[in-house]
Amino acid sequence: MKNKKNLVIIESPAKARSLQSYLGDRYEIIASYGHVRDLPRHYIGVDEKNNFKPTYTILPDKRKVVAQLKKKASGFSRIYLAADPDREGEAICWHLSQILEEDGRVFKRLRFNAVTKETVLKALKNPSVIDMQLVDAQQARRVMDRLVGYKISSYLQKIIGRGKSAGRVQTVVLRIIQQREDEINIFIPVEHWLIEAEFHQNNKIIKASLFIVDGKRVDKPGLAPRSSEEALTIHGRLTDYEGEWTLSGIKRKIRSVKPPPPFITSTLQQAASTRLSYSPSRTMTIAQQLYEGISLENKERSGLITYMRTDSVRISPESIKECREYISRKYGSNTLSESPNRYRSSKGSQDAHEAIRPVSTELPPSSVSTLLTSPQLALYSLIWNRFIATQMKDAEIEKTTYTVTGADLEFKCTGDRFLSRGYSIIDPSYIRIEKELPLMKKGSVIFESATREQKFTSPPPRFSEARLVAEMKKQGIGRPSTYVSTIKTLKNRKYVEKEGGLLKPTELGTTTERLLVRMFPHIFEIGFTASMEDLLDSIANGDESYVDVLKIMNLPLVSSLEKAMATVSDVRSDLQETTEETCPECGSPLVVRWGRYGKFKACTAFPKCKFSKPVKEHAAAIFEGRSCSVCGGKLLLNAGRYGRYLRCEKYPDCDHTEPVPVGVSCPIPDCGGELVEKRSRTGRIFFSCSRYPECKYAIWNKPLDRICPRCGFPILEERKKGIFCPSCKKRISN
DNA sequence: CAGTGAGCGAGCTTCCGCTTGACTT
Repeated sequence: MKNKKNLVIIESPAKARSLQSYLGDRYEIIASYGHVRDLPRHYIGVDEKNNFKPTYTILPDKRKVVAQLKKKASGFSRIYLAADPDREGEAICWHLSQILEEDGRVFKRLRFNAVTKETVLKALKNPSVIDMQLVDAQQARRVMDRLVGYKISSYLQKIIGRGKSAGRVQTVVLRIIQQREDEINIFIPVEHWLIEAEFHQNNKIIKASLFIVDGKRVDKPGLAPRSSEEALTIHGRLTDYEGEWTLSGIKRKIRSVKPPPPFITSTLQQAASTRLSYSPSRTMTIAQQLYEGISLENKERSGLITYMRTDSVRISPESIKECREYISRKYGSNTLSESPNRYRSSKGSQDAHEAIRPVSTELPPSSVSTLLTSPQLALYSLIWNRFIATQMKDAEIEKTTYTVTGADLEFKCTGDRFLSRGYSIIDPSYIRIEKELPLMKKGSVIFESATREQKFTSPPPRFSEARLVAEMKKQGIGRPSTYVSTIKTLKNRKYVEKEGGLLKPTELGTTTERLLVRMFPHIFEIGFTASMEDLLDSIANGDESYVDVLKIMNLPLVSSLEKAMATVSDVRSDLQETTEETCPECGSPLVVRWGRYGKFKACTAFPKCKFSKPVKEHAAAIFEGRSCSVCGGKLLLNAGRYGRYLRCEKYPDCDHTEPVPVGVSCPIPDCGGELVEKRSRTGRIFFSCSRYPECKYAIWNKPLDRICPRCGFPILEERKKGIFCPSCKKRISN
């Protein structure tokens, strides 16, 4: 048994399964589940005075894995390390070799950036060694993140409070969100007027928009008429015009549209967000399930997609070939792109994995539809279509522009027409085109009517989570495996919150961002990561050493930290919000402090005096026409976590609460209950009987205080249906 | 479609990047 087999260690258990199927019984494959060793959590673990020597400990939740690795490794004098072929993967291999080091044992490095039988066997034929330069680049990255993260976080905690954090990635992302918020706040809407006119020729009508007035272009907000008067003048000019209108120009232009590249983590998250309304986090969970695979009818387990945390658009040559064969079979070879479309990864991509694509064209979505949940199927179809489209022909679109002139004005209208649908036959929503124009000839046209419409320019929108991830990718900040967790951290720290599905900074977030950018301008520059990456590359290619690079990068940190620490008490008092109030218990002044749940007022004599109270008084309104059923006191309307509710004014002496009544009795005959306001788990308000659970009557729409003339049911108002009766479905005219 | 909720809080935790399950924020 011993030494007969070869031992291979790989990061992911799903990849371990694939490898096992390629390599057979002679190989034992075991997964490390990512990193197994890291800097200690409770202290900084870097000796700055001793060449930035790091201290490593086994990650607490990997103790079991490590114990298992050690057990499995015993008896093997040669171990293959097959973590991902990138910086982090190299470091994982090195850490593994450190943990498993033994007399006479050798470690061989396997590198393959697509898990196919061919690539794996090829890697096994040419085993390599651990690249210590690459490992050092990773260590420098890790150590710098630790120094920045822990030192600046503890500075921040001296000023803002417990648990707050800063870091190379999270703070820059916070900054991006804040910058957008600043743009929105300083935005001044510009009024402009859109003037459109309809013209016809031989019963064909076009709607054209004003383009040139007296030789000047007016087709942009900054150039268009700015006031109602101005618009009215022009409008009058064209309605009063009695001369000839001419279709003076017809321009046709053909453009071809290439299929988009296959998905990477950020683009998948974005597409799933816009097309399926999935959050990036949900997308990743579902993608993980597709990656781990499903059991097919023949009981074989098969992964459906390649690895979902990737920043590379590369597709393996075999897969391109398979895809093209599939397209020829299914859609005909005339739909194939002339030559195979190969995609190259953007700069800064680690390229350890391929793009996100279906593992095999043998498993189209239709063939697995019964084995997948509907979100799984939806996401798989999205990935499938995008991949198939990459090897199809470009779409060809002809854009037509008509120019209509008269009264020293020029109007233009445009329309599109598909010459060839190309890859968009896979999914028509890939390309949105303008409506096709009716066929017209140069020459006279007849003015029909004109409209003028007031418009305002709008500020750029806040970021959705998926849009923010796209921005992080664009700026090279964060990695595919951390996009989701970075945003989660910002939410956990209460730096940002969601409003209508979009991210906005909280007051605390704004304060923190301003402070950090002021005190650590170089570290939290958007380009800091990019220059760090350059330095890390120079370690990887041997031009620089680990120590020298850390010395360079540590310099701005040390100097700004020194300045920051010297001003802690000043900054604290600057940021300290004072109040006019004094403590009712000891007479000391009260100040505003930040706590776990936001602001509160606290006594300055803390910790001697522990008095505190909320910033906002509970200025609840009295709910008229009803009193507490327990003590007879008045009822106050409150906003709680689960929506509005009523609470007795005598709280805390009387702790009676009840839901808010609508003022309509329950329509169920002889029930005797009344309808009250409730809120579902998803936060949506609905209305149900107060006698729940005995009476289960519930409706989504607010009942009106009116009864159906036909059946006596309370009637509802719905946005689309108008006023109607839910019982007999009778529509009631106002 | 759902039976709850004002209560606390501040001076030792925090970073980024790899991986999946174990969990009751």
